[in-house]
Amino acid sequence: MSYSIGEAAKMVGLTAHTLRFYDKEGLLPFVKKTSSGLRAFTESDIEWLKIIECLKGTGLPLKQIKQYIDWCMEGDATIPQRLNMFIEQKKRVEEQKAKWEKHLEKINFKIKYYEDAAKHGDLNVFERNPKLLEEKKRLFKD
Amino acid sequence: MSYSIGEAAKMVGLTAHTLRFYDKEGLLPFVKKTSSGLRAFTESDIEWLKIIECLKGTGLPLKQIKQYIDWCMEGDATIPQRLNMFIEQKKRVEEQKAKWEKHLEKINFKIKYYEDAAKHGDLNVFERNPKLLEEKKRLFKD
DNA sequence: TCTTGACTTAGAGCTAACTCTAAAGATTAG
DNA sequence: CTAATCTTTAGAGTTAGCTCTAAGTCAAGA
Repeated sequence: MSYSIGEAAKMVGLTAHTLRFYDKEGLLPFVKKTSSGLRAFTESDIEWLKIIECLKGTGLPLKQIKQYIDWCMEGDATIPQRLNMFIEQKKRVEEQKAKWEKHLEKINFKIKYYEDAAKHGDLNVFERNPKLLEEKKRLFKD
Repeated sequence: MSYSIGEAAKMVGLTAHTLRFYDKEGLLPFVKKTSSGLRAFTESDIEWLKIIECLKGTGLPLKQIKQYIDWCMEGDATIPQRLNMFIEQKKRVEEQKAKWEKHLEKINFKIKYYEDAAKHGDLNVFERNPKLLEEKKRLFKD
């Protein structure tokens, strides 16, 4: 059993346009075509799409995703490169998560700030709540 | 005391080009100029840049960052909008974090997979370790 | 004063990742 | 068999966010 490009697109939350674009960019060398030229996505292809989505969703550029796919097509000799790639990606994701943690603190501060401002209808927040000023200094000092 | 565009850029990890681009896009209406036309960034301006970085770094498009800056310039009447904006952004960051968590599980799976493959020099991982196949099914089922 | 380097503007160019169009061929429901 | 709805290709267009250039102005050290 296989899926048309439209069905495959729906399954992974992309458009058929995007899948064709990925194919053109060389990201889908594994997708075969029917005798009449239509792309036929197998279950295994859908899994490929999911791992592509995983890498793209964690910020890896399409070019590097293509590099990974190319390695996969080359065979067992590239196993170390592929392993290394996922280790690097894990590192990047964890760094990014740490960054977001810091950003989130600033956002939480702003929420507290504007909640007080909204309650009183003005921005004299630090006069009412000097501790918040301390928090601001701590968060924005760098 | 104030900073030139180059100094300000260095302080927030951007280039002077980028700061000029932001200014052109209306993100820095608060930055004043000297009598001879040079931008002079104050400590407070640097803080603005940091909050812009925070919003950009959590994926808010420049257009919406500009919207926020515009609200700030309009005065106290827009406090509710600004509060709401940060609440929404917090929500987005937390959703994104959850997504990354899921992606990270897949990446960790791939690391385990390729570690075994690298150790044995081939991809017969699931024959050696059927439990990993179960994990794969769980992670990629959707 | 001269030189060096940073700054100014307007505007062109670039990259990533789509997004869409047109014209033609394939598939499917009735 | 036909009409509607896919799918195909090549290629143009779009958007966000820079990134760079040119030609000129300004500032600071020897």
